[in-house]
Order: sequence, then structure tokens, then C-alpha cells
Amino acid sequence: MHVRRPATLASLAAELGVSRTTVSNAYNRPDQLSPELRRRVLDTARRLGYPGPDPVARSLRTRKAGAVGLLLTENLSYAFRDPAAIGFLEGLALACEDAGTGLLLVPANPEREDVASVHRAGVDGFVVYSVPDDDPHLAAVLERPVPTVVCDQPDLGTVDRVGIDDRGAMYELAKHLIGLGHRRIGVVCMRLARDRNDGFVTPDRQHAAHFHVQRNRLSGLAEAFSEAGVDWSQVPVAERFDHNMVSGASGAAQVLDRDPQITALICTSDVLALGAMTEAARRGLRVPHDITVTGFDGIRAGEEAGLTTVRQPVLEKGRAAGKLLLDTNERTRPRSVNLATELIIGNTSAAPRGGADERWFGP
Amino acid sequence: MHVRRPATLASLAAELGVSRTTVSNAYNRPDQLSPELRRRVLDTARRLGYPGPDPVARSLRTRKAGAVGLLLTENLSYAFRDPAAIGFLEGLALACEDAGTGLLLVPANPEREDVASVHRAGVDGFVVYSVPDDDPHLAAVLERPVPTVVCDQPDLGTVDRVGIDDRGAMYELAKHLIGLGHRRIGVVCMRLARDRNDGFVTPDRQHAAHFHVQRNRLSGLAEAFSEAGVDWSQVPVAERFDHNMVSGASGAAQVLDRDPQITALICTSDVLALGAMTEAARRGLRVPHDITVTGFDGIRAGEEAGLTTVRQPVLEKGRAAGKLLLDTNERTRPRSVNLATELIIGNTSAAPRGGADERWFGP
DNA sequence: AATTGGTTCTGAACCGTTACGGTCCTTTCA
DNA sequence: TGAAAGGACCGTAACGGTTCAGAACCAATT
Repeated sequence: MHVRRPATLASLAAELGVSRTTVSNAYNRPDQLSPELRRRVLDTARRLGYPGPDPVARSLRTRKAGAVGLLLTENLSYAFRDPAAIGFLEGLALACEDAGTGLLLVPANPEREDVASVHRAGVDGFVVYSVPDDDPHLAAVLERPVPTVVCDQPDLGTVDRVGIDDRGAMYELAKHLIGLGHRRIGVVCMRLARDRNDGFVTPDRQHAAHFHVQRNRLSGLAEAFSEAGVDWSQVPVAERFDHNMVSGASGAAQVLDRDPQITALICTSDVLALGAMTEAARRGLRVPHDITVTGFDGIRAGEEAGLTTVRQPVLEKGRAAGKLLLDTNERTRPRSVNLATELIIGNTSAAPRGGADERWFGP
Repeated sequence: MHVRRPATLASLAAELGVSRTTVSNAYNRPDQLSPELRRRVLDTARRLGYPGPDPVARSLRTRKAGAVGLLLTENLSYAFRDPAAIGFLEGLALACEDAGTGLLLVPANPEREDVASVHRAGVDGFVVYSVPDDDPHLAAVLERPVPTVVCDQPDLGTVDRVGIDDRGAMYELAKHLIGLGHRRIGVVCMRLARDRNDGFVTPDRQHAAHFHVQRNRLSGLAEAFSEAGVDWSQVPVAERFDHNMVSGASGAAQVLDRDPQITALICTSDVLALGAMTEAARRGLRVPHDITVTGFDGIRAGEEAGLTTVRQPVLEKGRAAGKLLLDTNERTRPRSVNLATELIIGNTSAAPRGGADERWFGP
């Protein structure tokens, strides 16, 4: 049986006895040829099964892919599991649909150092969301000659950036807890580097953390509590590689095992905090009466639980990143956008029970 | 100032005095050249700022894009707003990350008939998720010479399909309600066609619905209740274009306004059902004592609310679609996969208060 | 009659890469 | 020592388009 090679613009032109230019114009510039000829071209195309100009060949010539790439240092599916990531993506998708641009989720398996996926991505730009600053995928993106926006990353000075003041926001939250009288605290945080460490964190590791967001949140905490006279090096900080409620629970358990006297459990995300609350409940600790628990992000589930947290505009962050990337006329790169956060005092934080500090502030 | 044209594989080869093939091999087939030369190529590339082979040009030549496209007939951001869509996408993303493939979200604004986005998508295949069967974007996808998997669509016979037995599952749910004694019911369903109709639906419109899923769910209901002696044409069916809880609430309100005597409110999705429950509560109707409410999908929020519903494996659906698409062994195409569903009897369904017969004589 | 202007179509030059089928030279082995 | 094998590299031909500067033609204007 004869395997017919698929029709191309050239074969169509040959069949019609016109130039390739004319066929191309039939699709892209209808005003450049007579309506009759255009109809004839399109009809013949249908008859020959020509599916229209090949998008890849077109991209090569026009230097436009019509898509932006999203890099996040997790398995692709994480994008649809984590509430904050989902919010970010929704915002990014909003910006993309405004511009009629596609959104390519680039697979970047953190286990492997395989950056081929970044090299293979046919995109007009990249958004990089919360990856460690030493991620080889990030390095590969920065080498690509396309505009890039990093999000929740340190300011690289060379590419656009969107983020929040993690350090300041956490400092403010810490001040709230300090004001309530908390001095003996524990912390549960997300992964600080690419290597798995489900355990306590040394101050060194905190300081050298490769995740900008986590590093700054911890640093905000350290600053506030140090100012309040707390020896930060004695504060138990449990790190968890996976970001889910189970991790929050086990992290809380580890901290509470180390120091059952703590009056507040500060988590660097709402998901972890919700997990921590289940662990508190398991131990018969009432929140906030027996222990204060706080989060970070302002996700829906946290809101419903009345979590004391820092709300950050995840959707706006995504949208801002997309707009920055797709805004072509702005020639003032690199730009840096900081979004506002809001301290949410819920009902999971209160003064420590019978704490000595309570006396100093009075009712 | 001299605008340096970006380096290409050819210019790099010229600089090095080797052939383009060799430079290409340095990147793609390290075994084809000596390690020293390879190092020299890579070093020179770095020096010249050559970012590695252009992905688009490579795609053109190799006829591989390294990505699959996802078409869903909503604004892009809907993918991150709807729980069922999120689950589907997570499954699809899992399949993609297994294959090291990217996932391109193709913008398909349902308002405009602009299918250019489909034409511009540089992908190796498409997954089409729950679009109306007359959607021009779907037609455009089917014209592209790449493998396609449709999901929650009628079996087209020409491309792979993944789905569930919507009709059978809803029939079973209806039988459950009939068994409880419900005869006087109302329905809230999702959009049935591309035109916005936030109101009641005629049997004709139900029958001609362009959304396969909704058509079959309604048809399953109609069959079961007709068998139970209910005149389906008299059953109020409220359609809502937007799929969210507000729609569920307003749809329920419309149905309840039309017939306050109904004993069960059947919704074609959990999201609508959750909205319907808020409306019931607003009216002081206790669920299930005063009214039964049911959903479809089996989303987390519904589970937490104890919703009576049909659970469908949304994640598995996405994964199956991805696997079908990425499975290169295409001897057996087209394939059709039906996934199992499960009737979940929650605590939002019960026998009508005072029995069905009493209803006929009024309260 | 020459000029102008507009429409319609063409030819050729790219876009940057990889597949294919070699060549050439060095080893290896009987 | 001659033949076969294998490593290293190369030249050519696509891959399927878009773009731009004209050419050819015709009608209207000067």
C-alpha cells in the first residue's frame, strides 16, 4: 500500500500551480490575494488533507513559539497538588489567556539533573517558580536567550522578579507572637535544600538554605525572637522534604518530642500548620489554649480552620509574573515587583497558658 | 554599537573549524566524537554565548516537540479552579512526567471561535478534555496530524477515548433515590451547549446537548425516573453556564421556586450540589431530612460534606489519557477505555419526609 | 502617452537544526 | 601483511515555513 506523505505547503502550491508564498498568504494574510484564489487554495488543502502550516516550522521562521514555559522544581503533578502552587498557576494562566499564549509545564524532575527538558522547551520565555537557587534547571533557563521571570527567588539582577517580603512578613508574625508572650517556640519548615533532611536544622543550614522563601522566613523569625531575647540557636526547627499535612504532623511531633514545653509552633506554610494541628489534637493539646499554631500563605483550608497566618496574594503573584513576561513594550528590565502581604490573626494563636510573660502585659 | 547576532550551531562550527554535524553531535551524541573535541566545542560554545541547539529548529528536524497539548473548552485558568479538572490534570501530569514530556495548556477561549491557538501549538499529541462535541477547537485538533485522546467525549471512532459510563452511573444513583421513595425531583446541571442558558431546559435541549457528559447523566436520570413512572418532561431541570457553587445555589433556588414540593435535588456535579446545599440551608431546609441533595464526581469537599454522589476516578482518567497518548505502540488504535465509578451513599440522601404518597395530598 | 497607484502574485533568501550516508585513518587480528 | 573493523568526522539534503523586494498587470489620472 502506498504511504502518502503528508501534504505540505509546497506540495499544495505545486498542485495548485501557484507559489508557496501565495499558499502561505492564504492562511496568514487573506488580504494579499484574491478571495477566489484563497478559496481555491483552502478547498484544495482540504481535499489533500493539508492541515495548515506546520506550527513548528512557522515558529522557527517567526521566532515565536506562542507559549511560555513554567519551571517549578517538583514533579509536574505537584503543580496540581499544592494549594499555593495551584493559585499561582491560576494567576499565571489568567495572564496567558489574556495574551492568547499557551502555558507549557516543563518537567523538571528534582531527582535527576537532567536539564534536557529545559533545552527542549520551545517557548518565548520562562517563569521560574520557587526553585532552589542552585537548581541546574534554573541555570539552564538563565542560559536560554529568552526573557525570564523568577518568582519567590532572590533578585538575580539580570531577570525580572516577582515576590513578597517573606522576611518582613514573618518578622511581623513573630512580633505578634512575641507580643502575646511566646518565648519558647518550635518551628516546622519546608525543605531548605535539594537533599532530603527530615530532621532538625542547624543555624548553619538555615543560613545557607537554597530556597529563598524558606531562608527568609526563618531569618525573619530568628531576627524577631533574637530581639526578644530568645537564643535562636536553641529553638528547635524541624525540616520536612515533602510538603503536605503528614509532614506537618510529623514535624510537629518531632519538635514537641524535643521540647514539650513550647507554647507556639510556627510553621512556614499553612499546609504544614494544618498538619501540625492534627498532631496537636492527637496529643490532646487544644489550639490555641494549650498551644499556638501559625502558618503562612493564606490558603482556603487554613482560612476555614481559622489559622493565624500571613496571607500572600498567590494568584496575583502568578498574574504579575505572567504580565511581566508578556509585557513586551516595557524596556526597563530587569524589573522587580514586591506584592503586599497581610497578617491574619485567626483563632489558633493566643497568649501562652499561664505564661510568666502574661503578667508583664496584663489583661 | 555592534549588535552581535546570536551564535548558532553553524557559526560555532565555523569558529571551531569543524562541521555542523560535529557540533550537533557534541550535544546529542557524545559517543560520536572524541572527548577532547567535545570539550573544546562546549567551551567555545560557552565563550561565544551559544545556548545550545535551538529547540524549535530541533523539533522541526526531528519531528518531535517533547510536549503534549491539553485542550479544554474553558479559559486556561479554569483548569486550576475546578476540583475535577485539577484532579484530571494531576493524573495527566503524572503520565507526562513519567515520559519526560512537557504539558502545554492550549488557550481556547470559548467565547471566540479563534482556533489559531490550536494551529500554533507545537505538540506531539493532544488530550481533549470535556469540550462540547461541536467545538471548533476540537475540530481543529482532529485535523492536526497528531495522535489525540478525547476524554469525556462521545467515541469518535477515529481517536482514542477515555471516559466513564456517565449514563449508567447516574441511572444507578437515580435507582437509589427511587428506592428511597423519591418521585418528585428537581435537577441542576452544568452547561449543555456553548450558548449561555441560565434557566430551565427543555427535553429537546437535554437530548441535543453538546456536552457528552451532561447529556448522558441527564439521560440516565430520565430513563430511571421514567421507568419509575415519573413524567420526565415535567421535571424541572435548571441549567447553569458557569460551574461553581454560586451556580449550584442559584440553580437550586430556581428549581425550588418552581416546585417547592420536590423531595430531592439531583445535581450533575459535586460543586453544584455543594452550592445547592447552601441554598437549602438558606431556606431553612435540612438535608437530608427536608430535602435530599446529590452530586457527581466525588471531590474532596463533597466527601467532607458527606455528599451522596458518584465517585469517578478523575486522576486515573487523566493518567489513562496520558498513557494512551504517550504509548507509542499504536497497533491497536483507536482504543477506548472506560473507568469504573462508585456510588457513594452519604448522609445527604434519605427517604422523603412523611413518605412519597403523602406528598400528593399536600403538607 | 506617460505616470501613478493598487492589487495580485512570484522568486529567492533565509530560520537553525539533524538524518543520512558517506570518507578517512587508525587498530586489530588471523 | 593484508583485510576487516571501528572510531572520528564531514557534506549534503532536507525539515516546512515566512518574508521581502519586486514583477506583471490593469485602471485611473495627468
